[in-house]
Amino acid sequence: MPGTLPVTAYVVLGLVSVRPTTGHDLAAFAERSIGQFFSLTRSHVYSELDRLCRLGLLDVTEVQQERFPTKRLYEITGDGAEALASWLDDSALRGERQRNLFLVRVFFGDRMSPARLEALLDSYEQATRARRDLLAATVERLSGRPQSTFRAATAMFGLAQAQASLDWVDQVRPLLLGARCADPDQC
Amino acid sequence: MPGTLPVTAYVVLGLVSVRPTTGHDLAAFAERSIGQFFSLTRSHVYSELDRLCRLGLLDVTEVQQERFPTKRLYEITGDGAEALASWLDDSALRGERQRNLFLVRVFFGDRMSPARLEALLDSYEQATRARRDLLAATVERLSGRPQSTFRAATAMFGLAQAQASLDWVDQVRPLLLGARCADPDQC
DNA sequence: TTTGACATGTAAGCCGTTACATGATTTA
DNA sequence: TAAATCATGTAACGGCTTACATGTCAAA
Repeated sequence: MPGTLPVTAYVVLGLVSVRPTTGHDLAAFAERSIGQFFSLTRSHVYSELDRLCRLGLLDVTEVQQERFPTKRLYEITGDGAEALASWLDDSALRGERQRNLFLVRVFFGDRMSPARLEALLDSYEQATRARRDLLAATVERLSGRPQSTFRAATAMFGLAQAQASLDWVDQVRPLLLGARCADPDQC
Repeated sequence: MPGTLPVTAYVVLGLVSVRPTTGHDLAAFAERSIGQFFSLTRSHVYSELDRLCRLGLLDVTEVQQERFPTKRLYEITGDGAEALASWLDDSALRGERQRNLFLVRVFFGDRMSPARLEALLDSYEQATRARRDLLAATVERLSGRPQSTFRAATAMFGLAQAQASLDWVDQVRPLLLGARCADPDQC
C-alpha cells in the first residue's frame, strides 16, 4: 500500500476504474470530464499507465485491430481498486492553496496603467463569462441523469465559482479603477 | 527582456518592488499578502533572489547588524522594473486551469461509502467556513484604507469564492447523499 | 490533398517541494 | 530551558510540461 504515489497516478487509476480504456482514449476522456479542474497531458497519461502496470495496480492487454493500430487496453486490478479506495478515503486532504495568476496581477494593479488594468478586468470577465456559459450548458445536459450526479456536482461547482467571479468583477471594477485616479478633475 | 522567466521570478520581483527587503522578510510578507493564492517556499525565495541578481533585475547590498546576523538587502533595478511592467502588461495570460483535488474526490464520489462522502463534504465545509471568516475579517480590516484597495480586492475575491463554495455544498449535499441510496427503504 | 481521428510513446528539462544544515538573540 | 525571531542557504528529487517522433485510415 504505497500511499505515496503522486496525485496524478490516483487520478489515472480512477479514470481507468470507470471503464477499461487505452491511453489515447483516457486522455480524451480526462479532458472532457475532469478537465475543468485537473490537467493531464497525453505524455503524462502514458507514463503513469506504465508505472501503474509495473506496480500491479493495472493490467494491460494488447488488442489487435483491423483498421487501426494495435492498442493497449488497461483495466484496474484488485490491488488497484484497493489503492484507489484508500486514497479516496484518506482524510488527510491538506490545504492545497492553488495559485491564481490573475489575482497576482490584480495585487500588483497599482503598477499598471488604468487602461491596462481595465483591459485585464475586461478580458477576465469575458473569459469567465464564456466559462460560465459552458458550464451552465453542461449542468443543463447532465441534470436529470441520475447516473451523472457526481459529475454534475463538479460542473455546478465550477458554475457557482464562475458566477461569483463575475459578481466580484462588477463589485470591484469601480473601486479599482477609481482608486488609480490621481487627477482630481477625473474623480 | 526575457519574457521567459518562471512566474515565481516575476512574483518575487513584484514583492521586492513594494519595498527593499531581505529573503527572510520577503518570505514572511509573501505568506501574509499573496499567500492565499500563491505559494512560495523560503528555499525558493532565496534561489529566485539569487537568479534575479545575476540577471541584473535586482541589486543586493550586505547590511551588518549589531544584534542579528548580516542580512542581504535586495532592491529592484531599472531593468527589473521594466521586466515587471512588461510581464504585468502581457496580455497572454492563458487559461491556467488549476487543479482542485477536492473536486476530483467528488467526481469519484460513487466509489466512496455514503458515510465517507458525507465526512468529505463536512470537512470541506468546515475548512471553507474558516477560510471565509478569515477573509471576511481581512476585508473588514482593509476596507477604508485607500492604499490597500488592490489587496482588499484579492481578499474580496477569496471571500466571494468561499461563500459560493458554501452555498454549493448546501445545494448539492442532498443530491449527492441521496444519489448513493440504492436501498428503496432508505430513499 | 490536407485535415482529423486513431494510436503510442521518448527525451529533455525546469519548476517547485521537502529535507537538511547552522547559529545568535530574545522572550516566556 | 525551551521556543520563537532573525538570518541564509544547499541538496536532492520527482512532477509535470514541451517538444520531438511515427504511422494508418477516412473524410472533406
